[in-house]
Amino acid sequence: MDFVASVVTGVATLTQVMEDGRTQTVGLLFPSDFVGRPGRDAAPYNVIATTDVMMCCFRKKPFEELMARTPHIGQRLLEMTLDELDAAREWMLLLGRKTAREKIASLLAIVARRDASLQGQVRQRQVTFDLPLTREAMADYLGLTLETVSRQISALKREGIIELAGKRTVNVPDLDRLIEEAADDADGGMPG
Amino acid sequence: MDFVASVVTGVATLTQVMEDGRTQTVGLLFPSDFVGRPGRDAAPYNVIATTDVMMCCFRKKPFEELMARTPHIGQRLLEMTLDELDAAREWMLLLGRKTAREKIASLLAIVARRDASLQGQVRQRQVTFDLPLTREAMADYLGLTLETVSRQISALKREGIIELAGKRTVNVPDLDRLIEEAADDADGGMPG
DNA sequence: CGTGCGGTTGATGATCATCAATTTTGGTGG
DNA sequence: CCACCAAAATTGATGATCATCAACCGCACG
Repeated sequence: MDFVASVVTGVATLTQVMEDGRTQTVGLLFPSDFVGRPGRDAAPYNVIATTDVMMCCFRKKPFEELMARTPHIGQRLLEMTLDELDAAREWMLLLGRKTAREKIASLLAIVARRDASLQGQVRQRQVTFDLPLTREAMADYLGLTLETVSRQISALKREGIIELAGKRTVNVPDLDRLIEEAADDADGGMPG
Repeated sequence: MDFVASVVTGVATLTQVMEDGRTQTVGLLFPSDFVGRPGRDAAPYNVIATTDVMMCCFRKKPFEELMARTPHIGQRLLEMTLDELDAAREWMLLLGRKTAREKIASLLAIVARRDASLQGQVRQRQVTFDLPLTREAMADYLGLTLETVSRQISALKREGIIELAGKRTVNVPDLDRLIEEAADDADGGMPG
């Protein structure tokens, strides 16, 4: 990796793989998210596009020089890294302590929110969005198997908490109800 | 939190608690680790000393002014935050994909290493150290129950992978064997 | 000499993983 | 446009791992 980048459109995942193949996704990359680590040569992660992705790339060397000349950029990068750290730690709580159902609900709520905020929408009761991940990719992010993901999604559908149009398009009739299922305190850990 | 700090001696944990009491530790704080987030007012975590702790504290306001005047400090802070992010992501792999036994072995290996590096020791086959955590604190860090922690430690002891002197003092006759049990690739994710 | 905290161990059960069989979907070429 | 194929997803049966509930031990401390 001799460049850094910013996601413009599409969604990618940041994943870690063990020798025996067990896979854990450690981050989702949405539009506006930053990829790469100035000052570090190697990233121990795989970046995998889960939809068509457009990224805005910078060679690392010139970018670092720019950073050195412009302290503001370094500050901004620290801000973003702190946000990523918060997100990672919230995910640790999910991975360590939430049930399968809570995990699914949390993921759906997060995607719903990121999707809504991309479209500049405010908080609404009813939301529709496209899942940018396969069941397997969701499983790798949630620390589950794809079968468990499928079953829990089916359960949420049966109970009317979500509705599916095709496999990927999700409609949430009552976002608050979904967030309850996620067992997050207050606002689900999202800023704002 | 109107101050930032650096741990001088002792060990503390950074934890997150759900409304119903489920607890997840999201970071261990060893000597030399930094606590607090310049530019942020509230930290959504509890800092809990698990041994006697001595910290070197700075009021946040003057510290931030110092940062603004000294770009080097900001760079250093970005470095440290990136390291924390790596640690958090490694822990996500542990929480999402490792078995109870692998989790315990991973934690022991990490504590062994941090302890060894504090004493300026190089990599040795045989290591002895003190566990700075109760079984419950370990459980909260590993996403397990304290009973499972106890059982897995007993199992590692039975198999001769670790030896206990009292409840807290651990001797590892063959560190490589412990690291194998941790199922980490290469060096277990630690720098160096 | 109790009392409480930390720890161990056992019995049982729930959740989720695994293995396996089908079905659905989206894409491609006839 | 339809048939066909592979990938994705669903669903079922079974089992392993880990959580839960509970009893008990040892030690430090008042």
